Amino acid sequence: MLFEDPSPLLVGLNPEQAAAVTLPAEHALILAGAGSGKTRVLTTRIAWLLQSGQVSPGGIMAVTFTNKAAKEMMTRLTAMLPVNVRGMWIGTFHGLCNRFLRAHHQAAGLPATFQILDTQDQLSAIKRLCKQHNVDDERFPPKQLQWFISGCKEDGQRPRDVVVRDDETRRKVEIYQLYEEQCQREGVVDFGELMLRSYEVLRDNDPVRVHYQRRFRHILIDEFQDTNRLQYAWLKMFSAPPLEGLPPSGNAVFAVGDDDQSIYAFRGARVGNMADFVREFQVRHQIKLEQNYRSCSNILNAANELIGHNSRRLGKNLRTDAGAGEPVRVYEAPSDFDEARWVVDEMKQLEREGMARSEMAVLYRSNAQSRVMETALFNAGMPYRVYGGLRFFERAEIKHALAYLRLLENPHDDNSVLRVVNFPPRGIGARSVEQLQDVARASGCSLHDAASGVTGRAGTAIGHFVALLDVMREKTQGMTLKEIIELVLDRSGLVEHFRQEREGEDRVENLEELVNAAESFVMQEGFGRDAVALPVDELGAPLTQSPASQGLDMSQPLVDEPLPAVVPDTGETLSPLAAFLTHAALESGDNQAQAGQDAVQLMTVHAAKGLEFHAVFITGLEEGLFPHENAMSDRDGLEEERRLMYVAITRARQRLYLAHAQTRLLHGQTRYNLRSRFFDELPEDALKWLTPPQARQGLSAGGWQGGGRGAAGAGAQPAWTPGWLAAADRAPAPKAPEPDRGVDLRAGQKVFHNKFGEGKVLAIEGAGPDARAQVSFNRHGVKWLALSVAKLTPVDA
DNA sequence: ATTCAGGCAGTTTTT
DNA sequence: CTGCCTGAAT
Repeated sequence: MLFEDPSPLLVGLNPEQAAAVTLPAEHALILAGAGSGKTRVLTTRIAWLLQSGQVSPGGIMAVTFTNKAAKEMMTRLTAMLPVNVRGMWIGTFHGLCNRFLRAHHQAAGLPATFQILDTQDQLSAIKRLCKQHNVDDERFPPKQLQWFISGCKEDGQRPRDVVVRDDETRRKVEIYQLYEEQCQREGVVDFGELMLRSYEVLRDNDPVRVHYQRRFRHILIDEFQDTNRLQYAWLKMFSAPPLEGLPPSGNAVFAVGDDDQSIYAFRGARVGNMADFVREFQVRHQIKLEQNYRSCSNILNAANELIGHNSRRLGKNLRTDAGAGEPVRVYEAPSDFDEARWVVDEMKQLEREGMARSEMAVLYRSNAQSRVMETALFNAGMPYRVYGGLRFFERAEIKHALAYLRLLENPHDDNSVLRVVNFPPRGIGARSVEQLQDVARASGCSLHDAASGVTGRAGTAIGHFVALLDVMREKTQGMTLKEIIELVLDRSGLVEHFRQEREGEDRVENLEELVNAAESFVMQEGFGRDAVALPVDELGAPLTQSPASQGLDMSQPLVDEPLPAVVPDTGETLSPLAAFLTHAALESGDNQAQAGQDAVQLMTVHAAKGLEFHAVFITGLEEGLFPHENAMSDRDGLEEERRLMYVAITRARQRLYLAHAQTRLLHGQTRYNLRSRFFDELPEDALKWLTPPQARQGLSAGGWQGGGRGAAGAGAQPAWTPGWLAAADRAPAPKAPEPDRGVDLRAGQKVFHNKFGEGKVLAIEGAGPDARAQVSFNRHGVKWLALSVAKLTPVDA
């Protein structure tokens, strides 16, 4: 033990956890396996640093990806220590960037009241821009431009930094440039901009950077494997690595992550940041947390064996003291319909055994799969809850209300003007709006100013609208947040509008809920830690006398040095309204309806990350679905799918169920799927097959290429066995695929193609002249081929 | 201004 | 088979 009198904080930690918590103030990487007590280590580390007097609350920055994680960290921390969490910077990347930019808005070139665009807002801003500049939306779909712009920002690239090799990119960069100008003009920033702009201020402003580098003695990052390029670069601004040529910052970065749970490469996450961190920061302390406190060993063995099929891992193996537990149950269903029914039956059984419904989860790869499951649960009368979908602040009626509120703060927010200029309808048609946009463009001003200018013709509808906004702004002066929102809901006519709508009751309720949300925001958050520019003394003043440590042992002197004040002492604070709007943009709220009931949980595997359940059902384990066909073009894609499966498996505490279906209705067509190759990567002795071998597919996709499990020769059962078709109440009954040319192809069949060589049929879709086959070629990857065109010759096994 | 038909795409998602 | 969006028709 490190101490004669071990801190009570360390009680109950295993040796690795304790070692991580008590590491010296140097850079460290913690490889934290699933269920290894990662959050506990992070929070205990902070508590330990504070309690041992190594740092005051003001010297700590802890970064997470989700608000939920940040909140949990604060909750756990306050339970451990009577510490004022407000002095610390604990929050999401974006929340902290927002906090930073509010304090440094001038250095960042932003108005104090800048608004935040969420993904929807960003897309509509891009659409608007494209219309205005006559961008061909066939060649440049707005979605794709959004993806491009966000991608550039995630890589830290401004338009001028993008390497242009072709005309298409050149045009995209032009649009990116125009988009930036538009945002700047309107005083709005998107999510990527929050990060990029903060990064640039730190990079280009030496006093500011030095200030924060000296202030934050300890920087802790959760889910480090999910950081993108920009986020890593941003972190480096707070703690220059030794080789960067900048003076050493003398602080310590404590990064926690798990390369095996990296499932967000598709949105820019770079697992490579972990290795880069070790190299660039010359990390000397790496600790692996491999003791798992969650799952029984059958489940854990399955996870370990599966992930062992990935190459390029940092290397980690979970172990548990828990017993073997139940075997992993595997079921092969004739159809997706039967699969769902089986899941429900098993759930009923678990319920009879006394398991709470909320402890059971159904996980799937893609959202489209929830429907069958929902139907089955509904028919069985079993309460369920689907994660995903619109969150509270993303609902249309809420966004309308927020748009009015934003216009009180910032009338130049054209996005918001366009959203509500004619909502509720007030006789401002598309062509009036267009005219207004022309005027605004011609005079280079915002829609609001253009409208105010034209209002010479009093009595026009647009004039009324501008007057309405002005009246609202005037009347709400000095009001509480609650009163402001109530007034806006009333004067805008939103509530009245939805009251008259036939199906508008829910929307009216949501609008009322918005008032409640605002009230509780003011109450518990005191306007929200993230949202409010902190009192200047907190950012700028010397931290030696940080008062936020009541209850701490203050006998040891703190090491913080006095800091030069770099925050402009303007005494600015954000209004409650502005703070609430920020809150709405950065925390879109719950997406779960009816949270109270004890209900079965349905969600994608992605959404399940970080959660755990007594019983987990992973459904749709089929080639093309899981692993998903779009991800299988390269090895990286397949490995990410495998990590996804690893995440799914490690959610389960006691029971794990795996299922796949021979046929599945997808895009309105019946598809015949092979079972997932992942079955072949699980330990046979941890599994219990609930389907007799004769009723199973003989081969799985990966099987013939090597290492396949053995039921070969059992004869692939035709997927269209009449027996179960009669049982399924689905019409019309799927027909056996009858490809042209009379070639007898079925899933699993080895084939030869003149150009692509040898491959294997993954799936067959459609019939007659439209029939297509999905073939995985040994050398050329997975392709869809029209059977009427492609020459496929069956090859005998 | 509202509604309806037709076209089209359809992994994963937090901020 | 959906859900979403657009364009045309009332």
